[in-house]
Amino acid sequence: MSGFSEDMPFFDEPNARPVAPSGIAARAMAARSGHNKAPDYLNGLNPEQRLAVETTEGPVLVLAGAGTGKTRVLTTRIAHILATGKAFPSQILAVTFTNKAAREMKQRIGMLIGEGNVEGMPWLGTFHSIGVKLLRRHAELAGLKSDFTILDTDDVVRLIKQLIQAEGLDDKRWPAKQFAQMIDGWKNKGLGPADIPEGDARAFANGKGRELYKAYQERLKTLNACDFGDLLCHPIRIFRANPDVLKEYHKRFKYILVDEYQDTNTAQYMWLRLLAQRPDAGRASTSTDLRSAEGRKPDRAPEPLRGPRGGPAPAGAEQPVSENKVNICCVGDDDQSIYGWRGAEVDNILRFDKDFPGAKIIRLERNYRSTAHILGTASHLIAHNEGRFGKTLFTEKVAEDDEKVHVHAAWDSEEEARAVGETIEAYQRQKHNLNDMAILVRASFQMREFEDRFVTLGLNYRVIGGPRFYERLEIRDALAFFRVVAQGADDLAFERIVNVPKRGLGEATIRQIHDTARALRIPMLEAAEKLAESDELKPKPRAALREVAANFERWQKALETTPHTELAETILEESGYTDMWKNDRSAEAPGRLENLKELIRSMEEYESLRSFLEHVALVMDAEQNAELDAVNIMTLHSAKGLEFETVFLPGWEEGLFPHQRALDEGGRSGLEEERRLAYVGLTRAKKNLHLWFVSNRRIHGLWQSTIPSRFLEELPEAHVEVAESGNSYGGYGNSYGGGSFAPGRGGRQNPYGASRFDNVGGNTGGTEKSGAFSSTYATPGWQRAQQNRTEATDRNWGTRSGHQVERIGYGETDSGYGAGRTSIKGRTIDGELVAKSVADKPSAFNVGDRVFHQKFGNGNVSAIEGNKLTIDFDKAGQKRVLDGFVTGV
DNA sequence: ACGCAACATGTTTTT
DNA sequence: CATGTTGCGT
Repeated sequence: MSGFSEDMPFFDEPNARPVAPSGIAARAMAARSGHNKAPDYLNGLNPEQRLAVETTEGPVLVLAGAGTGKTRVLTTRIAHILATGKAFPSQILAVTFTNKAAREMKQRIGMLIGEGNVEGMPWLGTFHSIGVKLLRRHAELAGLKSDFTILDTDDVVRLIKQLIQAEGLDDKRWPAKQFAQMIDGWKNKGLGPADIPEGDARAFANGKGRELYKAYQERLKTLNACDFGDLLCHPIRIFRANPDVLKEYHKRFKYILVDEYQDTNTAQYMWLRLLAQRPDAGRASTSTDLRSAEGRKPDRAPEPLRGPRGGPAPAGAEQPVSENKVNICCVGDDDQSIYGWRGAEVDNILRFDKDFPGAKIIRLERNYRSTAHILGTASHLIAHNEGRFGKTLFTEKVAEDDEKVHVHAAWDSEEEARAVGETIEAYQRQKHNLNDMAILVRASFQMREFEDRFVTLGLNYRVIGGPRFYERLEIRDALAFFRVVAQGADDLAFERIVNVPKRGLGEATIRQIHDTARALRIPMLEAAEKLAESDELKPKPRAALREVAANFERWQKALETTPHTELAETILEESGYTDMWKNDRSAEAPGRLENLKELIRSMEEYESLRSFLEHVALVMDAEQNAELDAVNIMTLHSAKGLEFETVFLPGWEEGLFPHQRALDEGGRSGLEEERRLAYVGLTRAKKNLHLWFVSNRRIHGLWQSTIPSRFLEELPEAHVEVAESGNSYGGYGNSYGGGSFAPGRGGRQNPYGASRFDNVGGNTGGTEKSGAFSSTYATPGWQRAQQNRTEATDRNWGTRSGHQVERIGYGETDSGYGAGRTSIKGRTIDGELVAKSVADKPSAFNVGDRVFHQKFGNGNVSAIEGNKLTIDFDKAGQKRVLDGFVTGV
């Protein structure tokens, strides 16, 4: 294939002097000549890290526990390979899962070897972005053109829905969404329509599952489109069917590095195996079944390889690169595998040494992040899992005044939020930054209560991982316009916006376009043009279609002459799309317009419409605003890889965490994954860690009494302190009248007290001594704490009026969003809350002022207390709102 | 073609 | 409970 010429090196001998950029060359020489002096970048690595960096040849698995410098090893290793002239940047394949990780790696390598040289690493990226690159080069081998479109889940679902209907099936009985997930699951396993198990095929659409899958793939081909799964599966198929192509990549990639290996799914595994395989290295299996049927888990962890104490471990560092050796280095942590539910196979990492015979396994166990109490707690918990390599994290910094891990109890989730809020404020008074604190929840519905609470407190917060910018309605609409302009054959995009804004083109007309397109085997846009010229349509739709067709023709022409940002603006203007929102009187319309502007602005960073669209398809993450000091709220899943000084982990109750569904569907392995998730949560904390459980939680609108998570019992007594939480509740008791639990719903009273204890202590029946709980529960202090709480909370109940707070930021899908939208680098961030802490400052508004609120629209201020305004909204009625959320009109 | 009311449906998320 | 989706009525 000719695709290589531009960045293929001119030599293949590994020991030839690289004609690399001067910076690297200079370092390379230094690294070579000065055997006694280690190059700068190796300084500061501990022996294990250094071993992981310098063991460049052969297969290596780096088991990097939480906070042990995983990214540092990965980046330094790349720098080392480059600096010692073992490979050119273009000969290193480095894969990550997320764009964020890829970006971070690029940046950190840049810091090591100089910014300019990272540009030369074309094969550092996510599995998917590298997949796209491969596929664009060899598209024809997959029956595509190299300008194929990448469909997102929304497009996929709409397409499948059409297919289901075309099959004459009831699309309610067989939801497209579900089938999309099934296809995704198959593709995660690398299964094509022919490979799926009979049972799976029968399970959907009256046994038509396989046909439907096949029809879907064919439809993609005719659309010249790909879904996310194809970005992995097509390259796999291409490699298998074209050994010559694969061989070229074998020659090219001298070093392969994989981040977060524990998260790889089967398809990614197969992809890696194909690229890592060398004709006579290991077994040369090319069959579909690269893996043994049922993963044999290593029941005993292989002996750790420890580098010589203190000294450098130049294992193989100066050995010549062997053509047949697989220089693959996978970095991961089996204990942090939390994506099994979306197809990740922990077995991939557990089986590494069998897949790559002679693999070296290097453990990083020296933790630089957390206190000994936190590490001790996390390690003790995760030790309850079977089927793991087994690592023991340790730290050298042990300070006397380190606090133990705190466990708190609360009556219900509202009290939990209140107590967490108070603790945060207490930390704040001790001059802790809000940015250094995080609340990590199991499920996103838990966020709401915290947000509510923080809004009333005037505490800044930011929600990480809310609805994404590119998933918003208006953004997707705009992108659909651009897609059709860039690629007239993008039928899905075309269908999305033919009738946007409303042009009187109903279902019937669209169907007709569709049929014509299929009959003539032409894109819908062309079909629309043809129909507009014929007289098969009634005058009204005909005129509308003619206009649409003329518009696109004009825009497509302008594509060559007009700068893309300008063109984008023109498109949105001329199509009437911006006007549509300008005329929309709803509260969220202004925000949508603002987002559209944001979109145009963000396009400036790309050189063409085409390249912009490609990035949009793959790079769906938004950067957060670090400027604002705010508490971070996110799910445990999205916290992986992050760290915070202070971490709050609410909701440690059976059914929520571990989640009931994980238990029901995943059984024992489901429980273990939940436990790993708990482990991830615990290990995010550097200094302070607070766990919470409540005894009553509202689930699906019903109050349920809950019991503490079994994970709490798995914590080591020595490192955990059950809070005597009197202080958390002080000051509340008086403001609430008496009342009974669960207003309006009698019965379920479960006064927090003896029964609760029995439940917790009794389960493990006193025989079990390992848990912090079984014994701590019996302490007088705990009993007293319970007593206090019961009284306080019993009084709390019933009169929970008072706060009438709105919720802003998260969870509004693509309708409105909060006033707090801020943006950086052309990205919009949601949940970037701007409830300013102006607690005691008088409001800038006066009674009677006309104000605007992003969510509630316009209204008049009717009362002011401090920074809290009571506003009579024209539409939404009377609400109490913090003044930071409204603007004067 | 649009708007409202009844209905279902409630983990975790990337690309 | 609360939200998103669908279905029916106009």
